[in-house]
Amino acid sequence: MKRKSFGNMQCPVARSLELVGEWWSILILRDAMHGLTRFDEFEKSLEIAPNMLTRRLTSLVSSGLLERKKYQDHPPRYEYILTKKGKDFRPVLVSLLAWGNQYLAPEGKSVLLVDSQSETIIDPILVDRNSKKPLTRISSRFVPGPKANKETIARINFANERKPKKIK
Amino acid sequence: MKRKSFGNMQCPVARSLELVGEWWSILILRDAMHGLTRFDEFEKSLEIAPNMLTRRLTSLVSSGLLERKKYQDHPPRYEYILTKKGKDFRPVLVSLLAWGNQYLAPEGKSVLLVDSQSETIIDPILVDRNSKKPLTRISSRFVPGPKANKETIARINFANERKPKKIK
DNA sequence: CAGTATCCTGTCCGATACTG
DNA sequence: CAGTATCGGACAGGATACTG
Repeated sequence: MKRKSFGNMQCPVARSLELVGEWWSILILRDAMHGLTRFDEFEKSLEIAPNMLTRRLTSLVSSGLLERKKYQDHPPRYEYILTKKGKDFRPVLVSLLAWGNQYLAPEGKSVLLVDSQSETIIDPILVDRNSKKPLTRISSRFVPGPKANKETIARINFANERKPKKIK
Repeated sequence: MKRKSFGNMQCPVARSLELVGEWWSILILRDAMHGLTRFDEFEKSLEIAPNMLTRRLTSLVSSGLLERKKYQDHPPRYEYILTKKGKDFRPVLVSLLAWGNQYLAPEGKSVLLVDSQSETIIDPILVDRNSKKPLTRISSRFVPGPKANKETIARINFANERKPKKIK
């Protein structure tokens, strides 16, 4: 009976977790971002049991994050390619990376991001696409969207000191 | 024997997942970002069983993402406050939110981010803090950091078409 | 209100063996 | 090489009862 609904499943965060909430899923995506495509590449990189790998790959394919493509006919061989949906998951991984580097790498960093042109280290932050203003907890806040139900509205308005506004 | 090491635990992404890899942990953090602090607030908002809530809160406290503070003496009452480490997790949630809004909300968005001053909707993207250049898969890439071990290097260099460079 | 204490179930995950 | 099949354990998560 596990994980049937998780409360208010309207929340996009909860829905995202529905697809990638398992450990291996995220790590597989990470490796896919790094360019891995084939079963044994994932298997070696992750040291994951093959049955688990099959299950996670299958679930990622059916969630539309990976695509299974035949790259050879005899014998039939498949590779797992990131879809656009999968590629667009990158900011989540980058944010997770940045956070991990900041708080969970006391001995020094093992993975970094660099700018491909200048070869300088990148320090990733979130900004608004249009205004380019950095997103902080002061400058930005969550609000109920047009399709928010009352549970969502209730939860979010807590943060905003009870200004029950919907954004159209 | 579950989840003891997960392969190469050097990876900051894997380490992050070690702390927040469970469903409820992320959703609790989401609610904490919204301003919830007390046991029953989380309980109602998430519709989570109280024992699970206790377990997840305890684990988040021991991971240093939440702090348990007494806010009343008789009877003793505690609230759960985001630490800096916890607050700094926000970009991950925002990225997850943005991705979920883009791909998992066909009927319309239920949660949005707005700029507190202009009240306009924010479209969050990742940029480099210094250059302000947006991070794409073309403009940026992962590289092994100074403390990368050989597994990490091997995995990452796959993406970079085998240019084995460490960034000092 | 803010949890703790039990008990139960599902499944994530691991280990191993096997196949075309 | 690229998986499938089978088995078992640990634990996330659920339901319910109870306490100061």
